[in-house]
Amino acid sequence: MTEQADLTAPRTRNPWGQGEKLRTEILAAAARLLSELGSEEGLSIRGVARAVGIAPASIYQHFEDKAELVRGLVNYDYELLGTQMQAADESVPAALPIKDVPVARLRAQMGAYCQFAIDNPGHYRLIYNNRERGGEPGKSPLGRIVGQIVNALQRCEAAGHELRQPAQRAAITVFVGAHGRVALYHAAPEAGDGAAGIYSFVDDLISLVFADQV
Amino acid sequence: MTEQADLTAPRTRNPWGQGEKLRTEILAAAARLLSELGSEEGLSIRGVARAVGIAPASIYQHFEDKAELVRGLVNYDYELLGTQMQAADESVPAALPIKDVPVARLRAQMGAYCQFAIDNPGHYRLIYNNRERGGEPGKSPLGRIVGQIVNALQRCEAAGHELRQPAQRAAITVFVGAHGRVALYHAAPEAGDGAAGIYSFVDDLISLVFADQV
DNA sequence: CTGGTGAGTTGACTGGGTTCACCTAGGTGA
DNA sequence: TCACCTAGGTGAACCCAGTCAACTCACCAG
Repeated sequence: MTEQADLTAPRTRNPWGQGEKLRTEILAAAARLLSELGSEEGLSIRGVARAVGIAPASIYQHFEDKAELVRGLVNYDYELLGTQMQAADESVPAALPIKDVPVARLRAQMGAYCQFAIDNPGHYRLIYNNRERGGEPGKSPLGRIVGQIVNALQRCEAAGHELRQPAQRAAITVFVGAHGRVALYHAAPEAGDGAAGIYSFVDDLISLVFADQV
Repeated sequence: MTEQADLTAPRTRNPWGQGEKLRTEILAAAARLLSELGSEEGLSIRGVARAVGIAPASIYQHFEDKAELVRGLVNYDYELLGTQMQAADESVPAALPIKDVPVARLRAQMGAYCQFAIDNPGHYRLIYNNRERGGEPGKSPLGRIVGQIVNALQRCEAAGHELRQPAQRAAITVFVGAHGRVALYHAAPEAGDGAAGIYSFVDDLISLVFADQV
């Protein structure tokens, strides 16, 4: 099922000045393979090259080594995750009682987070197994995800919902709980209500960080 | 620094009937290498064989393939983790007010959990990346860890501490929060107070699942 | 001392990461 | 126009890893 280049017409080379296109193609193919394989192991330079229809060595024009290719994937996935969370946040209708809107937005963001993790186990595990060393805290892609949650929580506070922990701390609680629950699901999918259990767990967790009933 | 067999005296072969000794040696060497490397990647059959001082193929007398060697390591580590948590539980002095003892035991167990994760990052990541498929829920090594937490929580309830969630659910909350926090630490060690932050986070989390102040 | 068996080795095969010399076709300066 | 340059690749090789079949070597029973 993996896209195989037609061997009779090896591949039309990209026109001048558009060599960067191949970088995107490589990343896309790697992402697809990762989804198919479900885990990083088995994801090979040669496999990606086969899928794109190029020679393995060509990948080194765009990536220092395999690790950098993987880093590229990680960034791509973080981007995607952040975007999906943002989109979920914005898709919440403003028709609710004004005080409930920010909480609904928070739940929507975390729901999107869980859905990403459930739909893309390979990608999800990848981004958590590849810790970027260095870089100031808060600026890492992971830091930005947490930042989105902090913002969502602060909007809840501004709307009059009291938190049982400071927003920063509560965000970590929620994020870390969600991540842990997802990891547990990936480790033992049959335990604890399966995928549906994740959503209700995270909903409960969100309730837990608020002092009032939400 | 890796133990290299003296090449002039290749290795005295195990006496009859004691071939199983080598299995243990292999596991021990693999565990040591994993600690040194800090991650599963780079852990190779050939590397383990070099460390033990045997031929790579000899490993196949004791393990089907590399995956089974890794599974052996995972079980070994789960065993160790469970034991350390149990030991921490039992080391809590009974001199405290009787009502506080079970909560202190719970905190001790979770403290041991965190310490294991901090001291053995490679091992910790290993056991969470190698989901055992199949096997009824609750019987998996991971299920046993959660079971220990459930027990600890039920002892707290029996001592008169009210929970905000049912014990089973609260255990998942605590476990999953701890795991998530540790994963966050491994992903970005500099963020959020470093290792010390893990302990305080988990302590807070434990407080959070109790209705009364503990 | 002869055959059997446990314990481990040798050598080869496949496949992955990486490098380096090389090729090739679309632009470019004179 | 035409030699040349260079972006965008390719091919073949190297080394290391996982794995397997065939082999060796020591001990033991009878």
